[in-house]
Amino acid sequence: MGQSHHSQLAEAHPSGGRSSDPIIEQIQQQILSGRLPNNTPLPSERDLMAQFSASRTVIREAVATLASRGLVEARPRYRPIVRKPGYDTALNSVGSIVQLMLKQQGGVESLFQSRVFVERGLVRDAALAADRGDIAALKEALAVNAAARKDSEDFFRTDVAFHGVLYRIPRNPIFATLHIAYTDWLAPHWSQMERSPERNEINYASHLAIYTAILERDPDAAEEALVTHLTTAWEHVRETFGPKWRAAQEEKTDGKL
Amino acid sequence: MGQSHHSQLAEAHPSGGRSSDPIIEQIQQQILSGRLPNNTPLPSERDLMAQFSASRTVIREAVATLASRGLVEARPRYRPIVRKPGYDTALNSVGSIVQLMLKQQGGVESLFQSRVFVERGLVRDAALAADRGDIAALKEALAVNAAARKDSEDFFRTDVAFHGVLYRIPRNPIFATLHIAYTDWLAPHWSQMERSPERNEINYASHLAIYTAILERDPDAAEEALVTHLTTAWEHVRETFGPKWRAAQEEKTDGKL
DNA sequence: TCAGTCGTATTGTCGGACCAAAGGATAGAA
DNA sequence: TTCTATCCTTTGGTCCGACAATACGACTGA
Repeated sequence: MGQSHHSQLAEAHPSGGRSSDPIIEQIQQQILSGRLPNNTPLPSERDLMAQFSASRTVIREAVATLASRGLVEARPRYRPIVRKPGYDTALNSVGSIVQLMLKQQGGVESLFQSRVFVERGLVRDAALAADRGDIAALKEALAVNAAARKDSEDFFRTDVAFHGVLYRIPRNPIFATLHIAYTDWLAPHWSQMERSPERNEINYASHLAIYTAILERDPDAAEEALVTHLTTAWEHVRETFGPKWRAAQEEKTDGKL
Repeated sequence: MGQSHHSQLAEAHPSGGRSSDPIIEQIQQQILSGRLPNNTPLPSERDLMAQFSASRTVIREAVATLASRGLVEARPRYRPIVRKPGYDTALNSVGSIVQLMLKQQGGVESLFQSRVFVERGLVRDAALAADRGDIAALKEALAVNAAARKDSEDFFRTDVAFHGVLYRIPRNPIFATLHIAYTDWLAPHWSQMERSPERNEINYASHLAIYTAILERDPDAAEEALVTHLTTAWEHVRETFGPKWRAAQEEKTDGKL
C-alpha cells in the first residue's frame, strides 16, 4: 500500500495533457446530460472527427478511454453504444484487475472473508430492522429456494437470490451491486462446486435458520446461523478445489502465455 | 441494474477479437511473472513493435489498455512504468466512475451509509476479537489524535489514521484498501468541512468512547459509540454542504462543459 | 564534481490508405 | 405483398509514413 493515493480530484499533471482529454470530457458530458441518449450508438468516428476537428487517432483514443470507463460499450467491430453509468458500471471496470487479484495468494480467501463480514452485518441489521416487506421477500425467496432443492441448478440460482434479498434490505444500491460483485467474482468457485441434493438440504436448512432468526428478531442467532452457513459451504468449496485444482488452474494460465 | 452481468470470465464474443488482445495478455503475463520488473519503464513502442511484429497502432492500443487496467502508469509524455497490480490498483480504475456516481442524487449518502455499515462491523469485531497488538495500535492512534486536538489539520489526519487502525484489524488487505477508498472518495466532503478545536474535542471524545468500549469488550457500546460519532459528524457535514454548496458544485461542472 | 548545452530517441499527433465486416438498399422469389 | 438473397455504402480496425515536441542521455566546460 504505497504512497500512491492518486486522487483523481486534483489534476496532478499541470504540464502536458493529452489532446484527447477535452474531447473525452465533452463526450462524457454529452452522455451524462442525455444529449447522447442512452443505449444509442455513438456517432461515427468520422463524424466525431468533424465535430471536434481532431484526427481519427485522437477520436479513437477518446472513445477507447470512454469505453474503459464504462460510459460506452465497445464491441470489436460494432458501433460503440452509449451506456449511462450505473453502479454496475464500476464493477466492469474493476473486473479485470479483480480477476488478477483473485489469482494471487489468499485472494479468494480475502474476498470471501469480506463477504462473510458484510453478510454478518446484513443479517444482523435485518434481524433488527427488517420491515414487513423485507420479511415477506425473504419468505418468498426461501420458499422458492425450498422448491428447488431437487434441482441443483435451480437451487444454486435461488440460493444466490435468497442472499440477494439480504443485500437489498438496506435499500442502498451499493449493497445490491456488492452482491452482484460477490456472485460474479466468486462464481467460478461456487458454481463449479460439487452439488448434490444432500448439500442442498443442508444449505436450505441454513437459510431457514437465518430466516427464522431474523423473524424472531435475534441478531446474534442470525449472525451465527449465517457464519456457520457460509463457513461450512466454504469448507466444502475448499475441499473441492484443493491444491490439485489450483495447480490445474495455474497450468491453464501458463499455457496461455 | 440491467441484465448486463458481463462476466469477464467467459469470452462472450467468439467472433472477432482485437489484434491487440493477445499482445495485451502477453505483456500482462510478462509483468505478472516479473519478466518486466516492477517500477521499470516499458520497452519503447518500436521495440514492442519488433517484439510482437505489430504496427505501432496496436502496440499503442495495447499499452493504453494496460494503462486503463492499472498495470502500467502512463503519464503523457513519459515512458509507461510497470506497476505490479495491488489492491490499490483497483481503486484507481474505479475512481473516475465513482466520481460520477457521487455526483448523482444520493451518491454520497449511499457511500457514507455503507461506510457506517462497515465500521459498525469493524468495531464490533474489534470489541470481540481484537488482540493485544490491535489494542495497542488503537491506543497509540488515539494518543496521537489527542495530541493533535489543537491543530485541526493534524487532527483530521490523525482522525483518519485512527479509523484506519480499525480497518487493519481484520488483517485483510481488502479492508485496508476500503479505508483508502472511503477517505479518498469522501475527502472533498470531510476535508473542506469547517473545522474547529471544539469539533475536534467532540470527535476525540467519540474516538475515546469507541476505544473504551473495545477495551471493555462491549460490542454494542462500541457500535453505538461509532454510530453516534459518524452520524453527528455527518450531520455537521450536511449542514456545511447544504443545497447552496451543491448548487455551486453543479454550476462548476456545467461551466466545464 | 557539477551545471549547462546539444543531439538523439521516443512519444503524441496527423494524414492517408486499405481491408473486412456491418448495415442498409435493392432486386428477385414465393 | 412479403420474405429473402444479393449488392453497395458505410464504418471500424489496422497499417504506413511523417513531423513536432520533448524527455533523456551524452557531452562539454567550469
